[in-house]
Amino acid sequence: MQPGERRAQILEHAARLFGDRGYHETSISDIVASADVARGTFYLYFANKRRLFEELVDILFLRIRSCIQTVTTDPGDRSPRDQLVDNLVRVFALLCEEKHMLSILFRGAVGLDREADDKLRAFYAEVLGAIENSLTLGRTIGIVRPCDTHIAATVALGAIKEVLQTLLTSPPSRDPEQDIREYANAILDIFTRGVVMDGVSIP
Amino acid sequence: MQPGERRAQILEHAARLFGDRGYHETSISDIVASADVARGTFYLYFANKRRLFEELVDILFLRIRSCIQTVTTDPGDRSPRDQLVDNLVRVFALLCEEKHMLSILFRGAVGLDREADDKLRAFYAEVLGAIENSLTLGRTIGIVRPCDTHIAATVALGAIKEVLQTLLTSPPSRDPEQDIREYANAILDIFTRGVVMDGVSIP
Amino acid sequence: MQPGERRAQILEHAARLFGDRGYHETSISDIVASADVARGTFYLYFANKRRLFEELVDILFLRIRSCIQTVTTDPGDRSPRDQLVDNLVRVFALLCEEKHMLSILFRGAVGLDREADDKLRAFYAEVLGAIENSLTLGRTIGIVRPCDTHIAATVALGAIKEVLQTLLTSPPSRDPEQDIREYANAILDIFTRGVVMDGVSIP
Amino acid sequence: MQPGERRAQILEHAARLFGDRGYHETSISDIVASADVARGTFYLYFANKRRLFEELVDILFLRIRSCIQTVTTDPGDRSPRDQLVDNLVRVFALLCEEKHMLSILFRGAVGLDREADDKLRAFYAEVLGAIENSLTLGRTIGIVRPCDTHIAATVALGAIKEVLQTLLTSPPSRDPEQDIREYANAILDIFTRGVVMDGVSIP
DNA sequence: AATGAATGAGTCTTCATTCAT
DNA sequence: AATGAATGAAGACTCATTCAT
Repeated sequence: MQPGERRAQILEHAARLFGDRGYHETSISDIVASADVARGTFYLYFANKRRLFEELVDILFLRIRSCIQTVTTDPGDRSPRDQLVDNLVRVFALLCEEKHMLSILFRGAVGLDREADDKLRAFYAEVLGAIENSLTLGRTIGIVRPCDTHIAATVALGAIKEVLQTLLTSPPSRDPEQDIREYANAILDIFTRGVVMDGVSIP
Repeated sequence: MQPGERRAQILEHAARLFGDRGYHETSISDIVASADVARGTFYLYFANKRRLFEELVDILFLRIRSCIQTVTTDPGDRSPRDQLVDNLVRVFALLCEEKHMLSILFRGAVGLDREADDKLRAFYAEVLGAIENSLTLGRTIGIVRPCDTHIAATVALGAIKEVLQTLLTSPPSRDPEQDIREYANAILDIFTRGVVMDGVSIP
Repeated sequence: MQPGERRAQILEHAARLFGDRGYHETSISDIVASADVARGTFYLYFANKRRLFEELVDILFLRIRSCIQTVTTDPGDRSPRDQLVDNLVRVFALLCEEKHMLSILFRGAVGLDREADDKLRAFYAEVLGAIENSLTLGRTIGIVRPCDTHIAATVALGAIKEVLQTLLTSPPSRDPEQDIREYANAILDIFTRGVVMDGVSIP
Repeated sequence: MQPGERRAQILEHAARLFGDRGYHETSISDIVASADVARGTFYLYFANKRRLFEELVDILFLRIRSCIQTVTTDPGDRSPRDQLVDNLVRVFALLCEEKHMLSILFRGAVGLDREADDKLRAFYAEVLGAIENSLTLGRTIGIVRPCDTHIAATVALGAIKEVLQTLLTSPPSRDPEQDIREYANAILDIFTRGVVMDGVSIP
């Protein structure tokens, strides 16, 4: 067995279990039984249950980050909108493939304790910042209308999270890639143009 | 001591503790110590920890529901938009006043177990349905442009949840009522008109 | 309500519950709920659960004792054998009518604690003594052959207890009185004459 | 420490405690303290208190069964009576040596709950059946006189149980083996020939 | 590196008993 | 005499973590 393989093995099984049952409902016994290693072996690779979980969350954050590309406006680049859609599609695709991870993000890591909450908040703050930057850039180049970019970014983040949330329970699709792209486009469409009929002014 | 007061007392303290620390981090010992009642007294009023928690969630859902009024378009009524803003303001105000409850909603009840998840999902589905109905109504009266109302409703729900989420950590404001109204308006503004500059068309 | 009636009411309900479920499986809550009195009222009449139980056992012993008549050999009396049968019949009839009591005797009071065991043992010792006396009398008048009267009495007591034990689970009969008399006769028959064929000598 | 030794250690201490104090009066704390193992260790070997107890009862039943040999009448065998005495002597000797076990049988397992009662009843039914079979055999070969073999067996079983019961409190003898043999012979003597003087007929 | 038996602090829950009304 | 809300000691059981092998 390769060095590091044991570690990966435990991480993988733990991810599935945490995703399926949640943090508190998953015991070390469950994990070592699933990964087929001895109890003691677990503690050779991880300081404790909490750290293992943190590591999974860190890995998840890392992978999500790696999906997100800063939007550019260099001539010859894809349109900003397409770049945003691509970002969304990559994140959605990643999390669709490993729903455990998505579940850990939304169910396992929420409300665990102050520390986990802070970590989660920090991550979302980071994403929020990235969205806000995009919006500011949009304003600079005259695509985005004047608005509270912070709230706008919050709305966008919320929309993305909510759609991901629904993915958790949606049945597997025949052409997931196509679905994802449609979802991403729909979100962006509503977020950019709103839902109001053109030419109608709401008092 | 009034009849029912003990019950209320326990519910109140439990709400704060669950809100602050989460379900698993709060023991019966914590609750009875905080409420200053004997261990056995707790079980006089609640079958077990789980039921107490469920009751808190039920109360919360009830209160939120009571904030939401179906949007009407009768002549003489406030504009649909104002009615929506009012709904938002009422919900925000309610949850701002009792942040524990908000915290229970977002941190305590998430990922607790299958049953709690289902309850939560059902509640959100209900809210989603209400939003979708509003959008359909909007389409009927020609205010809402053709779009996937389900995704649009999802985006709206996500936006609301995300804003509420940020409320949890935002410091207490000097004029909360005013803040809330601004938040509600900003969300509705972005959701209805989008963030794109008027006249600009995104490819 | 007559004075003492409350007491009797509680005793009665407790007897049924103890008989049905046993001492440990019956809670004060069960008893007061069944007797339809308040918790506090219970402690007005009985020092504690243990004492209530003891009282029931005492009552039972008293009633059993009252069934047992010392065997006499005065001319004109019924035959000793008939007197013994009558004793048995009376005890059997008493306990058949109130199976709870029988159940308390055999299941509730056994192995409760040292004190209860002692009480039980004392009662059985008393019955054993009575049987032994009868045997001694029998020897005196030449009906009983030389044998270890203590062991003989033990055998008799065991036989009686065992038959009573089976009564606990036997279905209610159409003519219980007749059954009881037959049982009593059968026991006495075997105990007196044994099971060996007349004239056969066992090495 | 040998494998399985811990288990045996816990069983042994539990047997003594259950025997001395009874099931309900013995807590897991008592057992682990007596066996000098940690609280958790207990649950490594036994699912719960109830199961531990059941195991003890099962072991006891197994051992008792192994004492009992079916009576044979092959030429050259010991006499049926001697075989019966041998059976009794073996059972008595077994239970004399481990009075805790005997106590568990008579005090601990009685009236515990429906399940335990059924188990107990089943065991006694088995023993009763064996005795009845012996009696039927005796009738076949002409040693046993016509009588209700079921009641006769019940009497025999009751006698045996009662004698065992007294063993529980009897002081340790100088020559227990001899005592046991005498007891067994006395029981059998009374059971077979009865207590009535030869030639005397009871009306 | 790996094992898994052992640990014990901590959890929820029950229930006999008390006491102010 | 009667009530029933309140008590808190005590019980069974879980599980993350350790450590001798």
